[in-house]
Amino acid sequence: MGHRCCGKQKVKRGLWSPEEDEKLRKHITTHGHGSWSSVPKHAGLQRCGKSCRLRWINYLRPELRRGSFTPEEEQTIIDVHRILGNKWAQIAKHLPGRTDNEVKNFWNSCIKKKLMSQGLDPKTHNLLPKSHHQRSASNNAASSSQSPLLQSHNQQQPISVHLTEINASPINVTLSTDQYHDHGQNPSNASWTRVDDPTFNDITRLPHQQSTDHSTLINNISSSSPSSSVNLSVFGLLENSNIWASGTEPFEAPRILVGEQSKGEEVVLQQEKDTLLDQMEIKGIEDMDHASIFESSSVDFSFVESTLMSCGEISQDLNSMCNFAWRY
DNA sequence: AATCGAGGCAACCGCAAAAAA
DNA sequence: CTTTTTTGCGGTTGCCTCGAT
Repeated sequence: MGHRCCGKQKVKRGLWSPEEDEKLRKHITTHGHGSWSSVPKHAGLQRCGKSCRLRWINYLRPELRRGSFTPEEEQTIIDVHRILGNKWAQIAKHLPGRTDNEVKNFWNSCIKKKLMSQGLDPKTHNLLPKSHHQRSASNNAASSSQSPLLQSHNQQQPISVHLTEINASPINVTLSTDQYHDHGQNPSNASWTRVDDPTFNDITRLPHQQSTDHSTLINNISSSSPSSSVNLSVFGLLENSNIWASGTEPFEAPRILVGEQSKGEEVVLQQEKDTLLDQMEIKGIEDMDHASIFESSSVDFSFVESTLMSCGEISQDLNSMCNFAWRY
């Protein structure tokens, strides 16, 4: 039977034998892989090129680190996943010697369950609806090992966090959540902005500065044409999160870009910005009293909060995260 | 000792992006 | 510029192991 990916007859499938491993290892260490599609022929393997590539990347590469994940690695995965979502390859780049497949498997078999048992949605890292986490909280009543995220939610501690993206143009996001008015719900006085970015024009004030004017912030975002230079990538922190104002449906925020951006990513980012702007228009946000949106606490910033929770942990544990530096 | 089910992990599949022709 | 090929990724599947019954 032919193989779907390469159409070749008589390719072997399933687990690799030690002999096959040895052939592949020998071939690649002496000749390199070149074009993967030609590797099986040159290495004398009855496998498809794709299978060879996968075997090399996930198992034979000499720099691979085997064995179970350390608590530090686990924390790194959780923290980066909170920002990037299911970008396993990106996450794996922060864990030297680990593969995307390994990270994905570890997430699906272990971390996911752990988060859920702590009342957290593994997709968004937000608290699950009360019915969920009350149930799981009672399940864990005897457990003292609450996640930093859940602890932060429960303790309602004020947060002030800076995030700097090093490789790309510097970003400095400041969050200040001075008051919480609703347990586990919305921080009522959350505000944010982006600094150190010349394209950010009028909204580069730090939120805790006296002159901060939320209406200026929202006004700049909503009134900018898609082609303007206002940089909305700060919203990228909120991947897979939803933003909503009272009376409106949630809409999806665009993604953060980590490290160097390719042109393709820039296009995607621009599209996401456009979409965001469109959605704000569709929902009539530009016609609302922008200041009142913020002052009435009707904007849910819990997504920001959850995204950047437990940054104390991050600053300790993300030594391998070359793209980020976290600080208080 | 045999069976069953859950969990972990390696490998496969399909798709999309990137590169080459 | 278009088409084809290659590469890379994320989701999913299926096999193997191990513990419980």
